[in-house]
Amino acid sequence: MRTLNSHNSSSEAKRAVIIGAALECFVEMGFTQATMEKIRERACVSNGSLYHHFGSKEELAAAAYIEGVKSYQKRLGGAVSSKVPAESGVKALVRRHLNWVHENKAWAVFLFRTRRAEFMKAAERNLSEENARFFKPLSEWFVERKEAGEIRDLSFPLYMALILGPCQEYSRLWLAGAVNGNMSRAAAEIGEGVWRSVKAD
Amino acid sequence: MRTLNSHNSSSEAKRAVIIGAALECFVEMGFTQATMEKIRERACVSNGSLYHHFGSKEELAAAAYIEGVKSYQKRLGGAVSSKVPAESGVKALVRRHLNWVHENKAWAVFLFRTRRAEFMKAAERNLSEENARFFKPLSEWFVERKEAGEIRDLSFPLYMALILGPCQEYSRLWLAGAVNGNMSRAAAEIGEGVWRSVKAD
Amino acid sequence: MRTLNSHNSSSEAKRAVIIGAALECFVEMGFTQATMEKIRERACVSNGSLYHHFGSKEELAAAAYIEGVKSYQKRLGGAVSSKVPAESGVKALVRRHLNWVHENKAWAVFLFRTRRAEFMKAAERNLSEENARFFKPLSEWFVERKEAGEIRDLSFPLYMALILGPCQEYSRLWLAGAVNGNMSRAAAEIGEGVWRSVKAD
Amino acid sequence: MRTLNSHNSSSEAKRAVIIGAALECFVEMGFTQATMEKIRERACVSNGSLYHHFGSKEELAAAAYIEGVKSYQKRLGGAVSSKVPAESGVKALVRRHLNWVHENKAWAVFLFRTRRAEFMKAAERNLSEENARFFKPLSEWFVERKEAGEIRDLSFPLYMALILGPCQEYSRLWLAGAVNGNMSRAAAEIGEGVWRSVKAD
DNA sequence: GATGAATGAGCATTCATTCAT
DNA sequence: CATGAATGAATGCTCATTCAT
Repeated sequence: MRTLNSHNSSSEAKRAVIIGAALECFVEMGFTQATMEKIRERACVSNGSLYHHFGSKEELAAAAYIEGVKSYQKRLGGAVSSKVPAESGVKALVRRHLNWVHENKAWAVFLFRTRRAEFMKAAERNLSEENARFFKPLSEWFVERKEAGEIRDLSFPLYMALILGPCQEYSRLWLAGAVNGNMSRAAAEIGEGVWRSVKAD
Repeated sequence: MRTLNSHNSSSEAKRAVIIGAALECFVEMGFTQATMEKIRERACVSNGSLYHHFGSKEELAAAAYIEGVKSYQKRLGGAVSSKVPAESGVKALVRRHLNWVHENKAWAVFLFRTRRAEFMKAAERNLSEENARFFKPLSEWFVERKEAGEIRDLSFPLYMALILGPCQEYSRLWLAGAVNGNMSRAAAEIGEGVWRSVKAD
Repeated sequence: MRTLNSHNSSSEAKRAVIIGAALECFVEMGFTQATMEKIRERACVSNGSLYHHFGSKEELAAAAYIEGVKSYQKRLGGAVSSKVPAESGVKALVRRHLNWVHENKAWAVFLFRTRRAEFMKAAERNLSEENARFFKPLSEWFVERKEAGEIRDLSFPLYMALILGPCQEYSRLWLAGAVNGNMSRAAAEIGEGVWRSVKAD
Repeated sequence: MRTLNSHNSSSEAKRAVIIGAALECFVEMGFTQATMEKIRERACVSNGSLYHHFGSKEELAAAAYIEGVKSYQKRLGGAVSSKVPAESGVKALVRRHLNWVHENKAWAVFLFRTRRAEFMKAAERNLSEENARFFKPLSEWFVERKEAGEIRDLSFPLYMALILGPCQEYSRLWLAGAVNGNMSRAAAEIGEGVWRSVKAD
């Protein structure tokens, strides 16, 4: 099987290398400053090869973005499932968000800095699917917890704002180098605060 | 008097027109997509005149950014002062943040999307001053409230994350057109949640 | 007046220089082989200036084409007018066509080689107007001569084919260096032949 | 036999398919706009296979061109031979030219639009031979008819211009969609006109 | 013979900025 | 202060062609 796929694997591998180089460039200098030439050089591929794999700079950025989103959503998605009680679920969301940011600094910078960027058109369809896959169970879980009387009765965007908002803001400050404290400690504090903000009276 | 000022006024007016045009362009297409030509055209000034008022694109963006930051910080700064008790202060911060976003959609999009952007070097000095003027009293107020036993004992970044994080996230969703609900209602809900997350046990 | 226009004149002059350089390049190496760089160099203008005057390569080619068409049609248009009898008119058309080709070798090569080329979209509107201005009186003159019983009763395209076809074909051979004879001699022979082919029995 | 030839046949067939695809592309978008990729796609062959059969784009274009020229010249060549009297010969040339164009629209567009194009170097040798084979008997036939006193005493290029010029021009107009009339009717009119233009007094 | 990834030179075009008038 | 022509470096992208499998 490995042999059968060897052709694809090498192609996939190259794609991965290119996406990695692109991510680095995007993070270091932003989408527009990151030229295809710089990416090409860092990925150690020829110009033609680069364009053979990704038809345009936008397509490349979109591919990178989607990979990042998948990784993030996979991590967070694991936090909630039917049987998880509200408090553990909410705190897990916070912990997982901050852990993921901690372990994927580059992706985090790229994703949070570039929400809805120019190149998004190229990702649109794939992204919508990913988002649907992510938000649906999350939204359902909130409904369940609310009906179980564990959390206040709020709209979905408000849950998102109250729970992920603090994570986002803290991550932003941490990524900007504006906070020193250790992150799991912060995760605990934020988790506690967030839980208080949404738990039922 | 009119005669004496006429020169300056017209110059100031032109600067304002240009900044307005620039803001529109930055919001509509982002910093790099917004070319000096497009800004020039929308502002109805000649190329030479544009460069007479703002030496570079970065300088122009920085001027726009700083104006926005001043407006935002002025609004929020008004929420806290020595004598304001924690609950009213925290809820005021939330209310004022959301109100400001509601009333300054374009500025909000520009500021939140472009934190620490390429052109920031050009704003650095002015921005630091503004930030200092904003964060110092805010930080001191938190210390006071903490010492008064009204709020939990947390670091400044955590207060920011827990209080402004939800505002940011909700604003982001609202600006992206992802929420429908009316904003003062949301302000109340978020204010309540945020207050629960930071108030002392 | 000269002083008032001086600004425009210099701009017009530069446009003319660029069009001249472009024409040379297009003739020497064809539309696609002729790079903007080569044109730029031959015209002794900077890249930016070139694009300041002509927004694209197509636009430049279209401008050149239209100038050529105008010149050609102006020459031929002078051959016919209400009072001109058929024989002189037809022979004048032939003579003028061949003379124009003789005197405007480069334009001729460019025009005849590039009928309906890629860049024509950029010229479309202007060209249609020019053509209308040219063909209408010509067509009317044929009708008159036919009604005067001087020429055979044929459709307009057939007049064009029988009269200008031989001119075109001879010009093509001459421009390709495939004929040696002197041109006014050929004009006489072709004029005579063409006249016989359309005159009334 | 089938087995023995199968290899060659399939190879020949593939060449033909490729030439067909190339012709379509050249006609639709011109030589330079037609990329090997587009041709490859339309011919449903792989890139490597395409280059296996035709070493370069020029070679491919030349092959297509020559095939077209052969077809055209074969048709016209049949019109004249020693014993054919002038009038029938001349009218046959006209008729055959227009019929061929009518039946080979794509080839006609390609051939007439691309006379002496960039890629011709690649065809040079073959083309010269073809041309010689075509023009020699034609030229000799004109000499014969002239000596028989049937046609005016003109140089070969003038015969070509007077006889084929109108055909070319009419074809050009027809291919451009600028004439509606039916073609065999036009052939008769043009044949008659052309005959009058060259027949002896 | 077939396949498709790889190559890299080349090109049109953009755009911030300068400068003469 | 205003104007708009001039500048030229920089960039994304194309495409004919090669080559390993």
